[in-house]
Amino acid sequence: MMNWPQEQCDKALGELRELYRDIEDKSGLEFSTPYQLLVATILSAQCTDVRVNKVTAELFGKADTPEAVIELGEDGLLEEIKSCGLAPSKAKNIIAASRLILSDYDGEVPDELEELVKLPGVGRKTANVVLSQAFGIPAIAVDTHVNRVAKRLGLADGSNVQKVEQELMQRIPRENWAKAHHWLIWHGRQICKARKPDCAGCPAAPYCRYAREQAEAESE
DNA sequence: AACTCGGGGCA
DNA sequence: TGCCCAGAGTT
Repeated sequence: MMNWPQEQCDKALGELRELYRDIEDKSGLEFSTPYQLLVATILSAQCTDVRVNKVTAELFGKADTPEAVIELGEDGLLEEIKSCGLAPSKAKNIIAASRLILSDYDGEVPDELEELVKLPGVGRKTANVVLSQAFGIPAIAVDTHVNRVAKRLGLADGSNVQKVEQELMQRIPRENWAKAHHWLIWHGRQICKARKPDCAGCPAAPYCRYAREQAEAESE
């Protein structure tokens, strides 16, 4: 796979940042505690943000601490979150993670990547979201959308998430990492879609490797 | 790298 | 119906 000039990547990212300068956070991820954010983020896997918000609104009214959620029990929790995809396994993970938080972390959600990923149901993406949103620790979370966008721009080949994180963090100012996560996802959903990407409506297209390849393919 | 987990929304 | 979703864990 040929390398795509770094200069092009930087221009593309600049265009996207400008395009989404005023984007609002549609998911409303303003939870008051790290624990709430952790639970909400675990639930968000393979489940739309709208559904997660509906579920957490109900859930956190009844239980929003590790102790309370454990008290709810796996069945009780499942009943609350059943409308999220993969709910049974998530309920199990959230209970187990809550117990671990109480036993190993003095009841507080850990604020380090290596510790967060030890929690069941928490992978690299979720951990970075928690670090960034709950603790204000700069991090870029790479999900399927961000990964796809980065791959198409020519930033990385997409096979190594850590590489994508690295490339993005290198090119985006540290103070903008948390916001970049949002607008990269937003772009991946609205324009740089998996199926039919709307390159015609994308301001980064002139600097995008994927767009270039598509154009070349059509001209032949 | 491929595969499974899975309910609900939407075309 | 069929396709998709702001992933993680296992093989």
